[in-house]
Amino acid sequence: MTKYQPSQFEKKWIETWDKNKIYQSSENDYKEKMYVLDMFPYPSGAGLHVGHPRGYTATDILSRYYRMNNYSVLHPMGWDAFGLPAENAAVKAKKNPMDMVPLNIANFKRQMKMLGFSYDWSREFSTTDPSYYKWTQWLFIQFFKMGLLYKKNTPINYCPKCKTGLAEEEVLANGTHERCGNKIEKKDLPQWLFRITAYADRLLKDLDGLKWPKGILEMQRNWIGRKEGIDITYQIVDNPSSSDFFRSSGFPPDKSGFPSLSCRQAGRKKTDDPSINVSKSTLGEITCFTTRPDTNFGATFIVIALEHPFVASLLNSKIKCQMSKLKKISDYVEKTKTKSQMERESEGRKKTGVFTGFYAVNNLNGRLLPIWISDFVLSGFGTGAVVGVPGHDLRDFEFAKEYDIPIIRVVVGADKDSSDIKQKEQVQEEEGTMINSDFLNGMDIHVAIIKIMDYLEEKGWGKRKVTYHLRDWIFSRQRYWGEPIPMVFCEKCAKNQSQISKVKSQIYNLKIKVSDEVIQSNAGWFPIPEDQLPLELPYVKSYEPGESGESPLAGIDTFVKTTCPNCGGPAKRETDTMPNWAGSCWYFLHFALQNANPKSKTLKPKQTSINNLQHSKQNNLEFNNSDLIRIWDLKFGVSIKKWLPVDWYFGGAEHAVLHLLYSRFWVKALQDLGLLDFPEPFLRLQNVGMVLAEDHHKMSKSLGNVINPDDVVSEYGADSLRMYEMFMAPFSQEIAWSTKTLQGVYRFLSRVWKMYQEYKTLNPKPQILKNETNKKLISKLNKTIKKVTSDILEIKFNTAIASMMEFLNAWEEAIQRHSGTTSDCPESDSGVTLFPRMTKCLSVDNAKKFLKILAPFAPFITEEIWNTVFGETESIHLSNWPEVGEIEEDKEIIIPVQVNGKMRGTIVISSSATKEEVEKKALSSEKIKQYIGGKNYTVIYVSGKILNFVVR
RNA sequence: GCCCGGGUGGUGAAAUGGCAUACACGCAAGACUUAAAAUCUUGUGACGCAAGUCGUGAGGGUCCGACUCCCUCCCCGGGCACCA
Repeated sequence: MTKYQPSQFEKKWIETWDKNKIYQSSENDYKEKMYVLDMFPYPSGAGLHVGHPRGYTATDILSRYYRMNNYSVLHPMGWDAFGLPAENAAVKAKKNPMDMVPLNIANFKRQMKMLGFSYDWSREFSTTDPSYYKWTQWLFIQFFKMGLLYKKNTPINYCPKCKTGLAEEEVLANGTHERCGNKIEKKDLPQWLFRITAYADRLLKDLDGLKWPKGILEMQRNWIGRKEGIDITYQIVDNPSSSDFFRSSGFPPDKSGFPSLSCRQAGRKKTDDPSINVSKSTLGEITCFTTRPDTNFGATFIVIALEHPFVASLLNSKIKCQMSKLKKISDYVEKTKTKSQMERESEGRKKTGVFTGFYAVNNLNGRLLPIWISDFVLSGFGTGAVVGVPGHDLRDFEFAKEYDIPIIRVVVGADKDSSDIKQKEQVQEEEGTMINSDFLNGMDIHVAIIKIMDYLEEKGWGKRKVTYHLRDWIFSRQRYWGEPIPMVFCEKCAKNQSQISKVKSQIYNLKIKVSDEVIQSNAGWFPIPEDQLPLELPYVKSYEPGESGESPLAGIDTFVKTTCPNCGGPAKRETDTMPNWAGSCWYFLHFALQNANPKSKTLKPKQTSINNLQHSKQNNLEFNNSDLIRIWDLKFGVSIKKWLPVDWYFGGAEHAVLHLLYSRFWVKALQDLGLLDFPEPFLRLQNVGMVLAEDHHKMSKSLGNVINPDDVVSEYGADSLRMYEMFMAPFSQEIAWSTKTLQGVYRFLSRVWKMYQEYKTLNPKPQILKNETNKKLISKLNKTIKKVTSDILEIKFNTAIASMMEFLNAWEEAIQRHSGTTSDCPESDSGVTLFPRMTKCLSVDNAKKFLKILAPFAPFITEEIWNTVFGETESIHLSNWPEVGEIEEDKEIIIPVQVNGKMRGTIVISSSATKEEVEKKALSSEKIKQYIGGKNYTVIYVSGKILNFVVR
């Protein structure tokens, strides 16, 4: 009998499957579709990590399972090869990434084939292929025309090591870059920004319908960070006692509202100091955002951010104040602005600030709120101004303590304690009933919030508002290795004010609102004509990032210099490139379309039509996108409808708020353009758990603990690696590599091999024998088929494999029990009894069933046995998934018997026994009787499961 | 601080209200072998000679019965955070 030696046949099957194209998807059948997708990898120079096959094996099992269940399966693979990692690796190796990437791809592909993944390689592409990024650029242009992109000089996160700007999502909580771990700096650079915030509400709402891991959904919700609150506007006054506003407001001056004596003195100086004599109208107002307007009766001060316009007004003397105050203010602002995040943290976030000398009036009670400036208020959130309620907000409390702002009033009293707060521990932020709050008194805070919002809006003092944590997406990278942004800037057109209407005419008139600010900031920017796509990334000698904060492309004259698509004069191309996320935002669409119409591969978008459209309708703001849809449909329409959206999507949890948010955004935007008819790209998401090294650390070259899949396959075969990675632990859980467990799986496959070798001479006479052992084993087989089927669909591969192991154990045991007996065995022509062991157990038909359920997990060994043992000529992977046959219930069952809920023994009884019979049988046991001790009892019997005597 | 996920033998882990530890690893003993490897067989939660007692991070609760449901707390992993 031959030994299980995977290296002897795995290669053969890779070639055969390839040659026969058995995994190619087809649009041209009427079967139900199933789109099973992996997050496509960045092809690094190191080749596949053993972590990669974990996800890929899972999608492979699903794809094979669905194929065997008569689905039309789309299971593609491609390469996410643009971006920082590839470029940094290339810089290090002193090779052009354009030369390195194809080599890496070839190696990745070899390894994936080696592992037997059933990808449809006819759809393979790389994000770096000009034929692909042509469309990435085309989409950029469509988004520009939707008014979703704007160019703005903005303080951004800048990685000094990678020498590029980054999106908020790429900065980790500790202020480092998620790729390289370097500290992020703030830098002012002109950037393309994507208006993802325009989709915040839909991105949030549509999460509800997705079958995604709870954790990822929560992370996206938190990242979007929707908060309902109200903007409350406060009048600014300079002098508490003499303000016109104050008199006209009808509120008597509340003495307790005067924060300190010194302030009052400052007010009295009014007549001597003309700078203070400013009328109410020029002082203006301050708007504060709050989610807790219910506490507004307890407000005692206002704090504004350094960047707040009021601060600027003070500093540039639009609003005059005392010189001494002004000095203090400018000193504070200067000092604080240069403070780094690190310094702030090392100070333990101690509150700092400076008083402006001005006050705001709380309309609710006429109280004067001194206006302070502090860096704990963020300019980027809400209105950059907060109203301080030290009684109910810890930060406000700390600030009030720091600067002796008196009167810490309690307005929510859960325990009816209305005394003022002295200590930080007394600050109570949530739940309770209103006190000291006029007409809100006695209400629960949730009721009070609604009441006060209604009141403020009615009076015109406030307006309900929704804010988000989500920021617009910074889309420019000052690096070489990315899709060139297909935009041209013309200085002449930018200066021309009539240009604004031209910019407007570039915008599709869709439901997304485009503000004048966006239009203004895009003045002078034009997409390159679409017939010039792709705008190819030039092959260059020097592509290292520059020190100047400019992309290396900026140094290439031939790239930069172009003509303005609008006026025909000299203009400059954008030299920033797109982030690596761009290519991955829509690759799942491209997979779905590539084979639809072979001719479409060479089809160019109908440029003439769209260009004509642009010119003819330049002055017509009712731009419509029907021609655009025609272009898209020509290339993509039919097949996209067949395959999309993605049914199963597998990948690491690290993309929770990056790729998974960005691609959802693009799909929604494409839906608004009329190009897609679904709102969400990925219906089901599964997280792949990480694979750590045997020492529980991350695998890394420097630690020398890296396991190479090539080595594993050459020693144990691809099937063992696949099975092992599925068997180790629940799928989304992290695992540490264990060669010992891998050997256990290899042992299992060896036993499978051995078992089927015994069938070799049995063929072609399928035996269906009927005896007790046989029936029990067939029943067990059917249970196993049932279990494996449901476990695959629930992504519980570990228990699916365990149940197959259990079955093999039972099968071997059954054979063991019958070896030696020869009755019921067929005889050969010469009268010799054949296969005494096998015929007692499973017929060929049933043996094939087991092989089939193992096939998605271990495609090589099953195909080899299918072919060499059973002589099948068509692949096992094209066969039908076995039906679950008859599962015969045991005639006798074991019932555990409890007394007062404690296990005291078991009884064996007929499965049809009644409660009374079970009870009687249990009582016949001396042991049980002893525990009952002759006392009164009641009986709980769960049919077929358990019997419990409850003794009082 | 807030939000997720988790805590079960020597190890990876099963069990979602009904015999806790399936399956696998490891370990021990045995068979085969000159020997080793491989393979196979048996045993293996803890304490105890045994009867038995205890046992799923800790404590409480619901229930005839809790790894499973509820409450309080501890620990580990991940995410967010001066977000008003």
